[in-house]
Amino acid sequence: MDAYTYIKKRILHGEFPPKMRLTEEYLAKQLQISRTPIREALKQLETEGLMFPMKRGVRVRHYTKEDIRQIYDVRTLLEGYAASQAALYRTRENLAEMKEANDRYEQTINHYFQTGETTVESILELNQTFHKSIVKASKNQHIMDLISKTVVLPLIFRSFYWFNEEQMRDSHEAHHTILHAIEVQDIERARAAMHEHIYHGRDQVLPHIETIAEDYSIPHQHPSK
Amino acid sequence: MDAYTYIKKRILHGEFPPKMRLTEEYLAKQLQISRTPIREALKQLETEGLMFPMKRGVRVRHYTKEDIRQIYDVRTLLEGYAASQAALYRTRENLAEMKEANDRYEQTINHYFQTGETTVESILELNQTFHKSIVKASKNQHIMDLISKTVVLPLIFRSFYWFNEEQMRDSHEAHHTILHAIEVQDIERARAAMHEHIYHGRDQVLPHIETIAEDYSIPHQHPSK
DNA sequence: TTGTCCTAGTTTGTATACAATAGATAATTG
DNA sequence: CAATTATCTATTGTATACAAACTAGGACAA
Repeated sequence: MDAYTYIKKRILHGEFPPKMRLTEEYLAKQLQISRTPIREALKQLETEGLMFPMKRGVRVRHYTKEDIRQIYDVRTLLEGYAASQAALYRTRENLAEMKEANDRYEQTINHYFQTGETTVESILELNQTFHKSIVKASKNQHIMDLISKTVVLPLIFRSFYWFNEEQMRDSHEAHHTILHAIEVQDIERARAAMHEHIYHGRDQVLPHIETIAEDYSIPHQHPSK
Repeated sequence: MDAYTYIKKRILHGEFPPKMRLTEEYLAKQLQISRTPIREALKQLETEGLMFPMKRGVRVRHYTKEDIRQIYDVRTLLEGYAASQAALYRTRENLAEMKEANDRYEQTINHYFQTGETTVESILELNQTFHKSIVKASKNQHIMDLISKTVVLPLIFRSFYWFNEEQMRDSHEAHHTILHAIEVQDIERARAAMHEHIYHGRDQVLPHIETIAEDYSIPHQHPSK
């Protein structure tokens, strides 16, 4: 696994929490490589907005409640548009892909509630795959790129608050509505359904942000040298 | 001037044209520094989408007609939304800033047509400043970031086709309509006017893309070692 | 002539060394 | 005791060296 993937994964999984300072030497030791490729990875993550630079070095970026609110506004705009375009341009292949992604998502959720197996991360990943399949159907590569860069950020927070059965049923219903609108090419309904779905997600995340921010308010040190 | 700013400027001014390969040693010699900071800059530009990576090294990214079309769709969506939010949230200070930016833009244009002085680049820059002042009034930092990353790309092409008096009058009128809608807080009108303005711009750029692409179809070599 | 293989030369990717300085700790003073 | 300043250590930023591998060019064969 290259340095970029490694660091990003650990950030999204919360092992490198917001505000934590990441030193190059520490990461280099972890990965058994020199500082040079580490710097490359950090620069990329910084450009993507996952790290923020200090006078010297970088820290994992943290987000205020207002940040999350703004990001969700952007995401709603982009994904809502993508859904409307998907309703316009979707092919039979797109529909099949969307349905398959959604099926796998629901299967895993059922499996989770029945047995308690499977990780939260894997469910979030499958949810993302479903959303991506819709964006893909919009036939706009540039909006795809933008969304996949914008969407990762709130992921940091999701794993903290998630998962009760009620929320699961909601998302089940919402996905179904969106899929149907895209299938029958109801452009405005596709956009509206996606809007509602994402804003609903936002309203579940937002109340928890303060708490999370508190947990990590003290700049973290490196785990055991 | 740091490496990032230097390279980016030369790309946007067309001195490093699309598809041109940039070698690290060449840039290092130009700037009289070592390859290390050059690599940083190239990595950042690659992440931002201005360069595309090969198996080894990078080239200046080129855009097809379809790319430009998609980018304009995204830009219209983002700036249209920003205009509508600006209509909602603009303060008196925002209005003043927007008007001043537009005044300076128009003054420079008049000066250009009367005397032929001032560069095309400076006019484009002032136009961008005007657009930025609107996005700023939307009070969404994340949409600002996204737009400033998305908008630069088509700039590469603008300087090629621009400038006759008719297009100038159009933009004069469009700016005025947008400003007015934001001032009287007509949200939908602000969005619609911005949409129209940007799509109009797109329709003037698009027909010229093929020609430009042709000019640079042959991978360029470095200017004199 | 066209296609393929091989070779030579560039250019990148990674490691490492060294100097500059930011940030932490201790000391000092109001 | 708090707050400011000074010192010192840790970490970064830059340069440089070396090995790996891609690109381009030419030779050779079909």
